[in-house]
Amino acid sequence: MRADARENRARVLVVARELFAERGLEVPMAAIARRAGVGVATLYRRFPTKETLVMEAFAEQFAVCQGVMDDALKDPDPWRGLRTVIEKVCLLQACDRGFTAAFMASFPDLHSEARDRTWLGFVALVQRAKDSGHLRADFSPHDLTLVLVANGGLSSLPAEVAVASSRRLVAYLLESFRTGTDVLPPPVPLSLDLVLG
Amino acid sequence: MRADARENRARVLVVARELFAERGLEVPMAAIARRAGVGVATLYRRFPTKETLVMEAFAEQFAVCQGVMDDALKDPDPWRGLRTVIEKVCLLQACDRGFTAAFMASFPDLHSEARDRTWLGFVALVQRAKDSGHLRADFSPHDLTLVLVANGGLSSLPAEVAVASSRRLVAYLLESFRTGTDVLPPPVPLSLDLVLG
DNA sequence: CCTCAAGCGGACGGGGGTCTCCACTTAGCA
DNA sequence: TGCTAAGTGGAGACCCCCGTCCGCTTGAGG
Repeated sequence: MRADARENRARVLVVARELFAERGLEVPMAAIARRAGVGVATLYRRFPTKETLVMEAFAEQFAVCQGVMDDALKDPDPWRGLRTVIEKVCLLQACDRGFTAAFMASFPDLHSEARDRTWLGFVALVQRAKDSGHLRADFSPHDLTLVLVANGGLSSLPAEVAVASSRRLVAYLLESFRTGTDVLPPPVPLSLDLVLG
Repeated sequence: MRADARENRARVLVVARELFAERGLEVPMAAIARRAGVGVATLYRRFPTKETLVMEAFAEQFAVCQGVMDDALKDPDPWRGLRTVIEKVCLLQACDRGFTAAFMASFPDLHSEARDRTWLGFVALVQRAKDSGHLRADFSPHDLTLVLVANGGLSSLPAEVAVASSRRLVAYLLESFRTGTDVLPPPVPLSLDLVLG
């Protein structure tokens, strides 16, 4: 690949990340091209479809996500691990308007084996947190999805407000997860696949 | 107005409510017209813009909303009033995919005097609930908006799942509102106007 | 039954989105 | 420096949306 082409490709990715974070995935390809100082054709030569660009742009954050989960699984204090997963992923969602949408969209594509492994890990983490006595007994692993979808709703807010709101929402929820004593409505087997209809 | 015209108008409204509830406001006008068995022109003659149709279709639910708030303000038990407001409005949101969007969109248009009066009433309700000892002291009236926006995120789910999820989310949150003892991140002055940018 | 205004629906204009085609430019090597 | 393949950008094909125009249809009063 020629040097100028490589440079253009990199600039497109940077700009795409910026715009997706600011305005969400519905930002037009033409806007990305313009801000990157290239033509649309250049953009489409490097990324055959918009979806390709989105996935490439968010690959890094998906990896961060995976890392957060892995760290949590290794944490000797399962409650702290659980708390941290929720806090960090929700913060990612709140900071980046496109992240939630990209995450949902990519979900069916993610290699299902890795997905299942992560999920089973999380289920185990939940069980350990319950055994440790810090997590309410009627917490369901599906509540993670519930939190993610609800927190995703905040991404329609302006960035700073979204972050502050998310922090407060998560704090409320974690407190409920920890100290719960009342009877809750039953958990919902809430897979992210459902979001797509 | 001729009899057939009146009938068509009514059928359009019914169909519009159905489709908005199922698929959200982004359902095309042509789809509504088709399902109502009329042409687009007919639809536009009765409702000059899509926004008009949306407002007309949701007018009833807005009235319900206002009624819920009024009832809550009259409830002698302020904590029950507060709980009920949150539960009922969140249920409305979860049942109807278009409701949240219509509510947000209509917000700037609603006669601001009525809006402010309702808001001040809610602030008073919050204070009374705190005084009664059932609501945590650091609850902010802005947290109502936080709950609405977060719960609105669930409307991307299929209807039945959304309702069950919303119920559980609200239960978690209400429990936190009631029994709170920990220090929360500061409340965010979160007006619905912010959603629009 | 006849009339005609009210009502109707499909074709169309305008705008904005994704993605393609093609004539021109330029990096990089001999 | 000259050649060439890789790279480029803008015009435009195609699609979907909102909203309008206009010739045809029909309800309902005399």
